[in-house]
Amino acid sequence: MRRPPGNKSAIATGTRRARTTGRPTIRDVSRLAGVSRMTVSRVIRGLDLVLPETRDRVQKAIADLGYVPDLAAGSLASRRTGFIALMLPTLTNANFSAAAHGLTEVLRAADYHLLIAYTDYSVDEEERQLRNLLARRPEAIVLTGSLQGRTASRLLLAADVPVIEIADLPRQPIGHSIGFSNYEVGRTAAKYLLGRGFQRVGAIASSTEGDVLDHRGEERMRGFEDELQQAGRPTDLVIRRGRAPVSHEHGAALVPTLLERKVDAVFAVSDLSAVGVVMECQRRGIRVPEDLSVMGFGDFEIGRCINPPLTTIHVDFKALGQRTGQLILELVDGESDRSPQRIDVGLRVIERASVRAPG
Amino acid sequence: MRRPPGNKSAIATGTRRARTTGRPTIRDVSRLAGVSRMTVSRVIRGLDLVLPETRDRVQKAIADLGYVPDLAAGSLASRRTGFIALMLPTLTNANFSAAAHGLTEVLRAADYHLLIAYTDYSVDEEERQLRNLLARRPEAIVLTGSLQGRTASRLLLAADVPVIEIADLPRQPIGHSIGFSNYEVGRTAAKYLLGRGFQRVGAIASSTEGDVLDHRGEERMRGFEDELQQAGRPTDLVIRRGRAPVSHEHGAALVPTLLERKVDAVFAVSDLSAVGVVMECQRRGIRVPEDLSVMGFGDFEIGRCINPPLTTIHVDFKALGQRTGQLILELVDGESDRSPQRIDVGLRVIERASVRAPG
DNA sequence: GCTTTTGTTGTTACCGTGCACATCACGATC
DNA sequence: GATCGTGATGTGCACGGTAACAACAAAAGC
Repeated sequence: MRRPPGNKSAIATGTRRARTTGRPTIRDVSRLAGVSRMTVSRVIRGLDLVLPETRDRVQKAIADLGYVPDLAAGSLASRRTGFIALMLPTLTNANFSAAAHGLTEVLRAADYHLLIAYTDYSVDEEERQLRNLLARRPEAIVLTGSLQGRTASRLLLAADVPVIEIADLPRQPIGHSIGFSNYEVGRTAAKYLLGRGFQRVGAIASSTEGDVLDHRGEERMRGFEDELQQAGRPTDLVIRRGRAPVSHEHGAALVPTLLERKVDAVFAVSDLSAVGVVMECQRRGIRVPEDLSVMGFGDFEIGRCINPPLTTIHVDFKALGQRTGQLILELVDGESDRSPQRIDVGLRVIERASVRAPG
Repeated sequence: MRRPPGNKSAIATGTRRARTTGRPTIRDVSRLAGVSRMTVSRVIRGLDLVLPETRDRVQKAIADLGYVPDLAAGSLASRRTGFIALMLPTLTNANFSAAAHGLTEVLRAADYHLLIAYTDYSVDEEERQLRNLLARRPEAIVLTGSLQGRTASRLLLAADVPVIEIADLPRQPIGHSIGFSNYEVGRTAAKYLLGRGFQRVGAIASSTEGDVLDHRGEERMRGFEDELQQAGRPTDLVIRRGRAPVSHEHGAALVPTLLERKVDAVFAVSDLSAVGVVMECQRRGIRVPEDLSVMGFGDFEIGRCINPPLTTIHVDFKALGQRTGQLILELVDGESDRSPQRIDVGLRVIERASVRAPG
């Protein structure tokens, strides 16, 4: 817990009001420049109602004092915090950080600041973090996928803040949503592999048990299974094991099982896992794609550089972040409330060499 | 630029003060609970000077109204923002995000919020971002390496905020520093390779030209060269080419040059680049480590899973972030100003199979 | 029984800024 | 020459909280 500050200086200062910091305020600037505080405020915000010579005088005073405006005070007065909140499961995922990157890029120009919180896939943290975020009064809040907890949803609703759900396209969106369908990812992967004539088509994902749940991955698996079923294929080669988030180890660890079950093409819930499969095959002398074809999801950089390069499904997360940023700017600047948007950024199969050519 | 909000509701509201949002304030809570605002404030912050039954009444009122305190207002009054600023070159680097992760982990428990800014290795952005950060009045500011610009340094000095430089251990630290010596990384790599009896020892890094400068990588190169020189070896196999930040492509693109120059062991400024080298060798039928030994830096996950696994130099960035968090808590909670700390988290060679065994 | 201490709650005065409105000088208009 | 913009600047107050101090009742000490 943050303790209240010690009153160490109570004696030392002597004067009654030790409440101020040493930092110059807008008042100091105004005195030095010989104008009112309001004029300084106008100069700072570039409102152009100031005579050039006055402006210069103020700017000199600002520079001399090393004055930096206090945005907390400004927010309070103007009721605009300049914060956009972003909630992620984790930062250590290249796609999510790409989205964050794209988002910042757009918002930066408008002097918005991103408040990032991540939940590490935990429901309890989700609520705590959300509460913390809302206390900062963000002008919009960006979520990856829907909220898990009921309390969290209620909080969000009560806050009356524009909500944008990204990455997932939820069935029941809270507000706006920008993303792609994970279900469709799974179906696309299954279609692709079936279309290439594989007989024993499998998939690997993390287990659905445990406190940490990767429901995005699970959606992909559902789509994959449904497509298999529609094609009259068995779904018993869809394997869920290990904990989310998946990594190389996850894929590598499942190779023995894949071989046992004589899988000839496998879709991994993530490129990271897929790369693990390829590398483990390399170690065991299993040829990819001749003996086992491998397909991933996410188009991570690593998939591009291994041998063979990984066939995968690509979603443009950076663009997703950028579009999110643009939508936010429209929402915040705009006069009227926009009706809820639902933007599908789509996905595409990147064909590389880890899946065997048909025939 | 953030435009001032439209005054669309000026007519609609009629009443003179349309300045309030719909959100409940501490005053609403106090009225509903039949206590003073101060008592509510005490309950919120858990200050324990409140009678349990009063506390319950207040908490019920808070829950009924869905009240969420406004931290901007609180910050203004208490002069504690609960913000810690973090400046990174980029988020899309696993080590930096690991450090951010460790940092958050520690600060989260104390209800601090991380304000992340990244510069994309640009000096102009650095100053802009720093100014933005300082305007939020962070209680401490964490930098990766030293600041580039003079104006930026002056700003920081004037702000009178505890500064912690991480990752690098600068020669002239501004305040505290927690990190490792990139110079030592280079020397260690050179020593390691020389100790294994290689004859033509090289290194690859990005070019020092261009607007984007990876001075951390350059430090590594300097250490590497110095060690070579001390051992009486030529440094002409230290190659700087391409733009920062380096990636797989960077390493792959330099393989022809390495082969031409008959390098038998190469140190890459980053694992990403090193992996690029290994993969390109695989494609060309060059055996690693028999024909070319490769060593990286950073111990990225990918290096662990490729074949052969990559020998590298490891720095525990997550722990680095955690220690930074702990130091911050001491600084902020503590009664007295701590004297500047300088903490070296060290580094260690991770021996794997991409470097040939001696003899 | 009176003073002192302790524990709980209330009052006042800000924190640093921006909005709405007021003011003032000055030139244009009639 | 009085009126009316118009552009530049100033004034008062509110934003939503908290620190410092005051007030008061109940318990403790003598």
